[in-house]
Amino acid sequence: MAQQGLAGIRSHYPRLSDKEKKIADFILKQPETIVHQTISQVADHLDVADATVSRFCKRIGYKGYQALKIALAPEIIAPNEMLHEDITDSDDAKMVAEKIFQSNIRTLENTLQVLGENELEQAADLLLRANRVEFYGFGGSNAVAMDAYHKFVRSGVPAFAFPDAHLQLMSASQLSNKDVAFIFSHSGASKDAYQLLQTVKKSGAKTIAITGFPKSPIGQQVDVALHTSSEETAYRSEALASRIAQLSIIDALYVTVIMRQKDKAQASVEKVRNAIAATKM
Amino acid sequence: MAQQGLAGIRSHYPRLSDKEKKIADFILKQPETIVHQTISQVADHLDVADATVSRFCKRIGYKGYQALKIALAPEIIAPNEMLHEDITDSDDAKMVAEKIFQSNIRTLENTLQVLGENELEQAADLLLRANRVEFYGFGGSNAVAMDAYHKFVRSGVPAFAFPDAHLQLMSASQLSNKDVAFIFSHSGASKDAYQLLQTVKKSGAKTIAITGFPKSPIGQQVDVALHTSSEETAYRSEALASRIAQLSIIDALYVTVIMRQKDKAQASVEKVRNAIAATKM
DNA sequence: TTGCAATATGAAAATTATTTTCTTATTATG
DNA sequence: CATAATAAGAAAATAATTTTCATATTGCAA
Repeated sequence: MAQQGLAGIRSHYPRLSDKEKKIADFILKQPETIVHQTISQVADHLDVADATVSRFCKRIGYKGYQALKIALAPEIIAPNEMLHEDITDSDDAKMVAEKIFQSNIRTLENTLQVLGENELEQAADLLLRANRVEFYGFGGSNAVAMDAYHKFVRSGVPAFAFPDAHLQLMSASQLSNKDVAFIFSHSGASKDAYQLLQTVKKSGAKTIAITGFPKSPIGQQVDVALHTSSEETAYRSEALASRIAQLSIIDALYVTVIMRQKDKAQASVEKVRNAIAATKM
Repeated sequence: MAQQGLAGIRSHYPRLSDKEKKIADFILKQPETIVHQTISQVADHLDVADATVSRFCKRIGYKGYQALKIALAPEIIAPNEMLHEDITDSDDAKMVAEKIFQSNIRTLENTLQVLGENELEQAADLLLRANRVEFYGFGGSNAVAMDAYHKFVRSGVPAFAFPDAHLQLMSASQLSNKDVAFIFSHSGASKDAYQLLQTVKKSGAKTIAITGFPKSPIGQQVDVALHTSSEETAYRSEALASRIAQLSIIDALYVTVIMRQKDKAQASVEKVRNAIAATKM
């Protein structure tokens, strides 16, 4: 059974006709609208015949328009059970964990929605073409930068990160226009990170940032800005919550980079594996 | 708007007529069947008129039968037919990101399932009663330990972590039986981490670990072991994937600890906030 | 107990929605 | 250029849903 909701529409896409692609685009772009619309409303909106929409549904594997709507609903409407319950003092440790985990899942879902397709491609492209990639973060964001380094060092891309604020600044001043600086700053308003960004821009290196605030000083000045969306819960700030999203973005970029330079990365991953093998029992 | 799917039907139940209750019973008992049935099929099955079913839908707050079906679908069809699609070479960067994010969401769901309620309470208890808490991790796990430190330093619990492997070992040798050592090791088989654990145990300090392998040397020797469950995808190992889960467990413990010593932690969070305020623009 | 008003229900009618069929247009291939 | 295959729209056919009308049932007050 090859019916797969939105993913199914995407996988059929290359084989669709022009009109069918138009229908698919509409659904993929705004799935929440069609679920409550008649086939005639959809057809009118797209200037196609009702029959064309009906045939589209059959083409991608459903019995008809009704069956498509039912299949799409779960991807569009959040199940009611996942209520956003805040943490209360009477919660035991497992209940706290459940709520935190649910909140982190929502952070991932929301971040995936605001993540720009163009920005992702641009960032991957910059990383792939860089002579040197340096990851920077101040305060709590430094742990994310170090984590990014641990991943990218396996990719064959020459990657670096520094646990010390001073070292970060010094190294940034040595970059050239063939290099990429990757900055983590949730607020986009950290003085240290901003100052480092000015240093980097003087060197001519390209800049990428992951931030929760697109309109922030850093968010506006980098070449490519990737955005997170996280929520504040009782006892835990938004910045702490955004770690998960930042790390997931790095994961995605890391995998994209590895995939696109497969042979070179394979050799590099192998070298790292051999190098750390002796540290395991 | 008081429409709430199955829960909404339940909350209206006491006010329904006999026939309406019959319809509600059928839906509550077998919601998966009605979603793909016409109103006439349902009415015939229950020996009621089509009109009665239609009126029932309006009675509980929907525009009609179609709207009810759409609203119920998310509670019936696995919220994610969230196919476990592996990453392929033809994926663009956004598709890679979607698959990675979905994988991370599954990691959180799975980890929440295997997380032991007792172990969580024991870990929180140890952290709350500790004179000193030190977080340790080698290689990529060190970034997780540093992240944990950045969170716990706000809690009022005296917390420490070290970016240097050597410093970790030296500090571990100075612990006492009033202290807690918290170790991150995905495999539970890292030589460095195991050696450090032996040092810690000699000092009499209590030990907590987060590991993906409960039966590992480290997993079996610590006082409290918390487990992650993560999956391997193309181009990304299980260990890299487990970062998200480890961080979420730390989040949960951090919030639990803060919550249980509210006044003391509040003051501490405030102090940290003031201390870093000057680093923001 | 009876009468009346309110509510529930089914059947039929009306309306809406969807699917299929027929015809024409378009495209690709030899 | 001719032909076959495919795509698309309009109309017809079919299916599904909702509303209306008539009747039955229930509850309450006198």
